[in-house]
Amino acid sequence: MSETIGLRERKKRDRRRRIEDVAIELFERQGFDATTIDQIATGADIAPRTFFSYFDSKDDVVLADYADRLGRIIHELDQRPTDEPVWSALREAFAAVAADYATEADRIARRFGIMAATPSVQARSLQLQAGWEHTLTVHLATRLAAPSSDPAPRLFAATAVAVMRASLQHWLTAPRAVELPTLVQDAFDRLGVGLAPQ
Amino acid sequence: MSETIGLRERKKRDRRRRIEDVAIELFERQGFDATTIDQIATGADIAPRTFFSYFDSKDDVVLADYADRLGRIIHELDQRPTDEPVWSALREAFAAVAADYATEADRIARRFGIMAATPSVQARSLQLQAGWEHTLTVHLATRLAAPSSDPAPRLFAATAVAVMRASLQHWLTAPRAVELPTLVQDAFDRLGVGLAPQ
DNA sequence: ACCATAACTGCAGTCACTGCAATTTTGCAA
DNA sequence: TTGCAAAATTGCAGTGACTGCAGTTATGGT
Repeated sequence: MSETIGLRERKKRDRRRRIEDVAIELFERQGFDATTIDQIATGADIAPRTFFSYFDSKDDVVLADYADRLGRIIHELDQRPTDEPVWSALREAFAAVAADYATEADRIARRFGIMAATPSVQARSLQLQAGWEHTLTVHLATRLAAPSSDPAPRLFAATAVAVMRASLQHWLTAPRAVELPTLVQDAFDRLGVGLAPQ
Repeated sequence: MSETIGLRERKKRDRRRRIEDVAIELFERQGFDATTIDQIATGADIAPRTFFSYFDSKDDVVLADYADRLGRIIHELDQRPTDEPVWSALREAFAAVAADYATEADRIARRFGIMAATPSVQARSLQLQAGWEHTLTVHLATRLAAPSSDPAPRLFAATAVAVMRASLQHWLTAPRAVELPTLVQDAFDRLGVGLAPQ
């Protein structure tokens, strides 16, 4: 009973993954723009129309897990004691996500490669990160009990996301000598040294 | 001779502005998505096909001046003495741009309103800012004489752009009691206090 | 007035994405 | 097993951004 996820659920999830795999494969082989929805549909053995009941857009296939990442950040943030300085809490929350990334380095690298080569996907990625930023801002405003006139929550949220993105980029681009979580933590330290406790 | 800009040039510039004005007007009145290229073309008295020789996309009409902004940032940065700490130089460069924004508050606010209401424009905006970030990164790497293994240039560039964006957003959203340049400078100070001189 | 060049335009085509209505599949209950 | 309501899949017709190309028009210096 309780362990039965439901056939429907499972089938849908499998199909989603199938579409994703086929699409990523095609994107890498022939380029994102040169790949049509029809091709993906054919490869995944579905009708073209059905594609859009699994993904909102072609872009979103590449960025399928962004929502989960945000969930993880918020979750990690909630784990941190409320009397911990914000910057420190953010540092650890993002370090945790960085650790996630590190375990799926290959998967990440493939998506990143497509993203780097495709302006529209890059744009969509940044937009989703802006979504993170907004959610984070609201979350921090509550945590800091800050009035809406206080720019601090927005500033911390924007900076944290930027630090994460820059670190990830560096990690994927440069010969990666340092571990990603370390890179992220160092970056947070470098910017946050002088910050007031709250 | 030297003062003659050329009729061709002037005419092209006027027309560009005309298209821009018509488009923004329509976007505000009926929404971005509900406005078609045909409508803009009709309003600006050009053929629909011609629109695309002035702007690469519908999105770009709203963000027409992003290239200039970047130019300004780089220019201001070059003005700063080379022995000035990077963070301080960035602070002043972005404060200068902030001052520009402040003098065109109305124009900025209109574009921002359209952007906030239109995901695709927001995405494009972020993408252009990522372009700033990249140019800035290269610039800072030179200035700091940093090896490509050093994450610092990327980190500073990403953070600076994020700070600017967060400040602008705050300024436009909250009842603006504080001047934008001040807001920007304070934000830079808040993050940079502990940074090493170079 | 002439001409090389740049700008404009029309046309046909591609493709992502959408709403709608019909059809099929699924899981549960009788 | 069978029936049925809900959910998923599909086909179809349409919209609209954007592109390449080829023909036409306007421009500015000679």
